[in-house]
Amino acid sequence: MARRTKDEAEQTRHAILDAAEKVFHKHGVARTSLEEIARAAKVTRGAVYWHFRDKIELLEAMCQRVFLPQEDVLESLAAAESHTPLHDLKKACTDALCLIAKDRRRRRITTILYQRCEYVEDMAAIIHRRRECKDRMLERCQRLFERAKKLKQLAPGWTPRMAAVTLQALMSGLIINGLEGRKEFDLAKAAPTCLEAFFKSLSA
Amino acid sequence: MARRTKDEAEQTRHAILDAAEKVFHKHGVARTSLEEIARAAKVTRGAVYWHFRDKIELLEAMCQRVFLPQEDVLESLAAAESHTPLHDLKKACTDALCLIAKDRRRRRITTILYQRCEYVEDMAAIIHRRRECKDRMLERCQRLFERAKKLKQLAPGWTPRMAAVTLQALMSGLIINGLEGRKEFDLAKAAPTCLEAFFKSLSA
DNA sequence: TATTATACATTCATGAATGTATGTATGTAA
DNA sequence: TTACATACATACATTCATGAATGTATAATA
Repeated sequence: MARRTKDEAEQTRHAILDAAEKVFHKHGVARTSLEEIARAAKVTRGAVYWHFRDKIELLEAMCQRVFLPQEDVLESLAAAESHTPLHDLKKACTDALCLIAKDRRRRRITTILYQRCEYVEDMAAIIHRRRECKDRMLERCQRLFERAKKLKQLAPGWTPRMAAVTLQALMSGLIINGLEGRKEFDLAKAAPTCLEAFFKSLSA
Repeated sequence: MARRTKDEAEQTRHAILDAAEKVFHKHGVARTSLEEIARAAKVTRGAVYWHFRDKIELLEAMCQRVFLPQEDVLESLAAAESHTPLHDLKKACTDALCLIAKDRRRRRITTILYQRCEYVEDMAAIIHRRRECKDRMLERCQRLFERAKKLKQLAPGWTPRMAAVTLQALMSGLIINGLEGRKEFDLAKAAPTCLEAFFKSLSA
């Protein structure tokens, strides 16, 4: 094969990322070779090494193509100071979970991040991103709960901090359990209901 | 080395399991070789292959040495029909999370299962065990919530099913977030507080 | 139009991990 | 005391996977 135009090169880059997504999802990150990914993308390892330094860099690039669930939440949370903070937060969380259920790419990548990779040294960059975005979300949630408290909308028994930590955990748990793909526990259906009930309990 | 007595053999078996626990925790399951484990246990690969067929079987045996968090919950839940189901459940959940925080082996193995291994085909046995024990816990929780409802102890807005699903998710999430080992979010401290608040919201 | 950089494919050397086969010293039962 | 089984250690063959080196045809560029 010979030199391609820039557009075509970009296409093969995406083809490689698409292939990585599928193969990582199927066989796990550690057990898939770059050869396998190359085959799935209908190129050779040469192409893979041209676009990415190694497997980790490929994995990172693959993850960069989507927002993580918490980033989705932050994204859909308007910057403005709403007077219905709990309602806004509930909607943002529900939407984020439904996105995972509906958007194939997000779902696959989330699955890879939760069940198909190992968090060790060389995953530092990915670990950092996940940690940071979780931190950002936690802080943001806490602020919203503080605002809710000021507006007398937060049920007694909840401090803003605790509510934020609990919500954060609930989100993570719903994602994990949802990804396990049981018939009887479907993210798109169960999660909104759970969040509905949870936020009702949080509301004064 | 020569033939050891049965007791000594059992000792080396445990030494290998202990070593596996440490090395898996440090470098992840996929990236640790049996040679590494053998060295850590001060034996050779010969000993490892004598006691275990391959890495997966070793991993399985390692996990069998502890209860999973959900099994801890089920274990501490008395079989009897209590008249304070919510209180019992809260205690069982809290205890289970504190166990992870305090018991080093449990903590390491839970970390391995949540962050240091990939769930693919050959993990079938482990996947099965986790799924099954989650199912059992879910069912048990649902029953307790049903009982709570009959006793008028369940807050309106919660169905037993939904409460069980939510609790299950919350537990998983608290474990994950707790295992990340942030200073500001400690399992032993945050989790009981969260569960306290959550169960208060669940109580009529 | 000649040149150069690009976008790959191909080839090769190397290392690491695995599983198996075999050796061997010792406990144990007859 | 002899057999045999056990609990390993050692040695070996084989199988990938990796990364680098090199080849090459073409797009871009001057």
